[in-house]
Amino acid sequence: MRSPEELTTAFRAAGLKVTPQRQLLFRLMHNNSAHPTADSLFAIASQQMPGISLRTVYQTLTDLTEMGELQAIEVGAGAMRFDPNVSDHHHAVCEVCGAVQDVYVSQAPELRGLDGFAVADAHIVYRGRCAACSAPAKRR
Amino acid sequence: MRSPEELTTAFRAAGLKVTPQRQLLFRLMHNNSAHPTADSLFAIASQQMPGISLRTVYQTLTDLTEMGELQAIEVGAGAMRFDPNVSDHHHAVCEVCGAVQDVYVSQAPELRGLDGFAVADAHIVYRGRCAACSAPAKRR
DNA sequence: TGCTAATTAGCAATAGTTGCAAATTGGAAA
DNA sequence: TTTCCAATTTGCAACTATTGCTAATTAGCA
Repeated sequence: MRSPEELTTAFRAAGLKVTPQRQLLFRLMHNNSAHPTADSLFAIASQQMPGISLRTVYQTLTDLTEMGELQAIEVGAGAMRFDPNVSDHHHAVCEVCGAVQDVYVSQAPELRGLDGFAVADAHIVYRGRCAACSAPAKRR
Repeated sequence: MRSPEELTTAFRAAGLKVTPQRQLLFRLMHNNSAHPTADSLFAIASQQMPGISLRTVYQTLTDLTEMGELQAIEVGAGAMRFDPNVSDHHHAVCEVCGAVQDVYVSQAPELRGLDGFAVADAHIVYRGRCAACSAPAKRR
């Protein structure tokens, strides 16, 4: 996803308005590697802008996704996650703490059973235990 | 997933009852490669057993999944799909008609970014256009 | 045949998300 | 700088997929 400044320009150029709500969300998502859900982002946004509506958060995330600035990912654990990293990558979901991290996959594997199916996109979800949750219990 | 007969034996052995509802669902899921949702299966089951409840369909699918007889898959298109094929495979989802088909992937690719993450399971969802939907429009 | 734990059906409740309409506002044009 | 209108925000209702709860029913062992 581009910087808040670039997005401001891009939105205006597209005839879209740059509201304070959108600016806040641009900032909150920029370089955000937490893969937040709409709801968790709403919680954070609410601290900085009390009164912002969850509906607006959904709306803006959807807009950004349609513009290709965000990737919406479904990790099979409830809510949709939003990722400002739109490069070609995949995700690992910790079954203990729910954290999501980016995974880069090199060579594409060989497929059987496609049978005429034209693949446009592939997304891999790895499930397991993240480093923190695998570590021996420490001070908490 | 095992045959309806084997499941009948297995259920009784586990102290579970074999009801007409369950027998019907055993039959409907056996060798079913349509990857149905709970709801679509409910629609089919209802024709053969009017009055069967959607709740029972969910319950039985969940039970079978927990017993390892079915695989529950999330293809990011609304509802959960159920698959009696529990071998190690992946799925291709047609973005036109929504059909889901099995895909077998050979060698596991090389991963970067795992960073201590212990992978327990990987599932790939391919999106694209199935053979039927790629074909030139024919008689319909 | 009787008994009892397992199951079913039906409905309420939940989570996540979207549709809708009224009120508000960004920002181009005058 | 002011005006104006389409874009946006809010708040709430509605919706989809799924699960929780409970009374009534039933499979299947004794």
